[in-house]
Amino acid sequence: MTTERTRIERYDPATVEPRWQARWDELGLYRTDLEDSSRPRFYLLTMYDYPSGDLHVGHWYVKTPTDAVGRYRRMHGDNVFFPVGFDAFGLPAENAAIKNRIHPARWTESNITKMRRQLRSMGASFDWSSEVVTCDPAYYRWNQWLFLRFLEAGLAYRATAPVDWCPNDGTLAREQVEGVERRCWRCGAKVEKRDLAQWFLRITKYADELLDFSGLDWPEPIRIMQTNWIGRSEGAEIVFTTAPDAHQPGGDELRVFTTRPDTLFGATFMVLAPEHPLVTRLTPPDRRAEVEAYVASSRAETEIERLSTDREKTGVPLGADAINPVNGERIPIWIADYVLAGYGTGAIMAVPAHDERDFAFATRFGLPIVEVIRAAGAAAPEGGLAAAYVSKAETDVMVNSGRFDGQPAPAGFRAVVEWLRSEGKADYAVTYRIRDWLISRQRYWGTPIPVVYCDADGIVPLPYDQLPVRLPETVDYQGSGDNPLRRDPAFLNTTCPRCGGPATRETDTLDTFIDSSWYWFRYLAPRFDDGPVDRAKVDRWTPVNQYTGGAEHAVMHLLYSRFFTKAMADCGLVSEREPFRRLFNQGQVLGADGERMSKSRGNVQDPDKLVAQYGADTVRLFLMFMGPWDQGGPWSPTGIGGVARFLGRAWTLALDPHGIEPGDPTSGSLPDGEDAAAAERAIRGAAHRTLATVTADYEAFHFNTMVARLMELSNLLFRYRGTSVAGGPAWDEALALLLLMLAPAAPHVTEELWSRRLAARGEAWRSIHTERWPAVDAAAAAVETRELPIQVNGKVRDRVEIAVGLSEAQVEALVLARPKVVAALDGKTPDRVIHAGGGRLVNIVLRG
RNA sequence: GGGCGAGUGGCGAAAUGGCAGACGCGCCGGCCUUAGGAGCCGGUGUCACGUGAGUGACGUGAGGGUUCGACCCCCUCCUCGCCCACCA
Repeated sequence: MTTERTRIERYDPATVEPRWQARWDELGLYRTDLEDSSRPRFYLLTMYDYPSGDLHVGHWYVKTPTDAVGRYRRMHGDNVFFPVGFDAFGLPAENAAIKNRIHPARWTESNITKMRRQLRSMGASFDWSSEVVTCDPAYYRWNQWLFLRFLEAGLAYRATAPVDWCPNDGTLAREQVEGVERRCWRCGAKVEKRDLAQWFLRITKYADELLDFSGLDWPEPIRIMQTNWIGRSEGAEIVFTTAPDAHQPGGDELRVFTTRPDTLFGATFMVLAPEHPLVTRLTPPDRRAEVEAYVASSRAETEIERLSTDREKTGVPLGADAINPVNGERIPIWIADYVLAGYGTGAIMAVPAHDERDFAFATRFGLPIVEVIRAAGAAAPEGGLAAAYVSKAETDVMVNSGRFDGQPAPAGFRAVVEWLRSEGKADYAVTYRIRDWLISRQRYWGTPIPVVYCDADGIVPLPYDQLPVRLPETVDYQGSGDNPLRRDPAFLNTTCPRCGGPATRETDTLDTFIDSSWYWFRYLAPRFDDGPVDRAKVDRWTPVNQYTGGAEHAVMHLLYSRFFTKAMADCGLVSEREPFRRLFNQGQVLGADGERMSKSRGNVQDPDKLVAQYGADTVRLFLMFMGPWDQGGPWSPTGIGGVARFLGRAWTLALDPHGIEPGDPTSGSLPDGEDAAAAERAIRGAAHRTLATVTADYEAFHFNTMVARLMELSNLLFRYRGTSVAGGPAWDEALALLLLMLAPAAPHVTEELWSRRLAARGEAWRSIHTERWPAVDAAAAAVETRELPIQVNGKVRDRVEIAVGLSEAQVEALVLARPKVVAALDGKTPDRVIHAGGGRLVNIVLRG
């Protein structure tokens, strides 16, 4: 038991890690001075968490590499701000309340307490002094304030609309309804439609601006998803009129949106959404029963019917006609559920020859199909079109279109619109898929909407000085997901701020995505009392330099945050119009079964156990090492031992450079043919080359290769352990570089070794995390010789060690003299010799 | 049906036009040990040949193309994952 190795104690994370965490806390090392303008500011933000009560490996996977980025930036002299907080409103608290008869606030509080402790065990450089908890009235008061401001600015409004309604969770946003089966994103229940008066935010006003990503360093897939979600499409709005008949005089306008005005002559019928306002008026008495039955069924059965997108089309004729403005022809009006009330004008002109859905509909109901667009030079199809011709070629021409015959389709688009426009029957139009943001929730555990309803004055916004409207402390749950605010007279009954008469409060609360749409502004001044944001700090510190989080928020949180920033800028609250300059989406860590981690699947990985066994540094490093950060993947702790071993070896290198390993026959002696000077050159060279690549890896968030490079350096140093150069100047420099490079990723063990190193040198303690990132010594990093692969016709036939800096002619002569090359040439003369990649490789090309 | 992403050893992966498999796990052998589930050293893509140092062929989901040269670029297809889905 008295081997060399046991002379030093083993690394014991369980004592070292908490000690340094406490020390950092004591010193306030990560409390950012937001007023300090002597250094460049770096706002580092990671998505705040819902306080579910348990931190799992996924949380570590996002946060610890983000922390490494912050520590890396600090070592470059940046003033880094890295806050944390909790997204504390939301349904699980209410579900727990209903189930366990515990107040949502208590449940949330105790979860937060637990998660704070778990978060601290990461050893991350969070600035806890700026923590934000959204269910605190000191936070949600400002949600209410912003709502009132948006109301004044015309950005918030109330409207009755059919909304997606979940029996458990109340109203859902469009994007909270998932999949073809239209299930609730939280509880999975089937979603129905219901008419309710709701509050909306006018995100559509910013549709075009939200399509502009210039100046943003965001992942391409997120930009594409947002672009598709906004769904801008350019076309024309065209005015059809209803034709007179026995039951109504006609002349009503029927507006349709189309992206293909060049197909207008092929419009052989019209289709209205069942909810279209003119349906009742146009339907003659003898058709009423059937039409009303269809409208009723499409409302009731929409969810079930739309399970399948390729089910047969359904619809009924109204029994009225419309007049096609281009040729005055009467065409029948139908209603069908494939036309959506909420998109465009809720009515279409059907051109079966050139639209797949219209084609299917016309085929099903025997409606005429008139070909009006044809590929250049093509003949009329015999026996009619077999399918809709929908492709758009520049060379397509218009046919069967009166005086437009022979026009190329793209020109015809404009010609038709211009013509109808001059007659007041059409205009260019743009529509978007994106809808205004429905923010009302029929829930208790959220921000109360600060308006009252008064018999005399109608909808009255509360004055700013009456904020916050607090959630009542006592809640009467009756075991359902229903909103208990509606049964609370003390909350409900109030007086009208305008007339002083009796009034009732709004009982809906705000979507929790409101909270997360501006929280990073509040981090900068969480206790600021004169408004939601401290303008001076916000102007200095935003936009956020780096945001990290999951891609699942692509069209929700990340889009709402952009909208909020623009809306707040237009209200004069902030200057910048974009929240996050650079965005990185790390991948998802899945359960060992490859499924998303969830309690119900029982595949949640508890990091606390791993931390207890290996220490936080090992867990952090392992998560960075397991693969590219943006990839994620199924979780498996297999291999974590390798990372633990690496840190153990770094520990040994730092504290016991002269030890001799019993199992290593070469231990203590320099490699064959190497003297001490050569060994020191090799060590310095490797250290500085590692520094160069590791620096680049940190910049690019390539943490897996960063760790690999540090392992290589550690392996190299281990080779020299116990030799004459161990502990010498080159060794010492390399070891210092190793610790500095490792510090952002493994902050505790490096801090411990750094402190011992300073003590051993008689220097005063300073944290490794306040050291400067070292500079590469290019001379030391340079190599004198390199191995040159020699290819013949692209296949490697030989390798030769050559001096760096030989001319191509010299290399060529040397290479052609190699016996293996001569053999491979087989007496033939090279056609040419390619020196590739700046001398990295030579390829000798033989023809034939 | 549409969009995005991914397919490389037994496993996590590296290499983004220039030596395929760095680094790590696992496995095999050795050292040290009362012991080894600790630590250290070495080996490890597949196949064939060779006692051996080694030599040769094959090899990045499939097929084609561009190139002196392709895991990487282009085309066609297959498989898997995520997101969206009648958007006129």
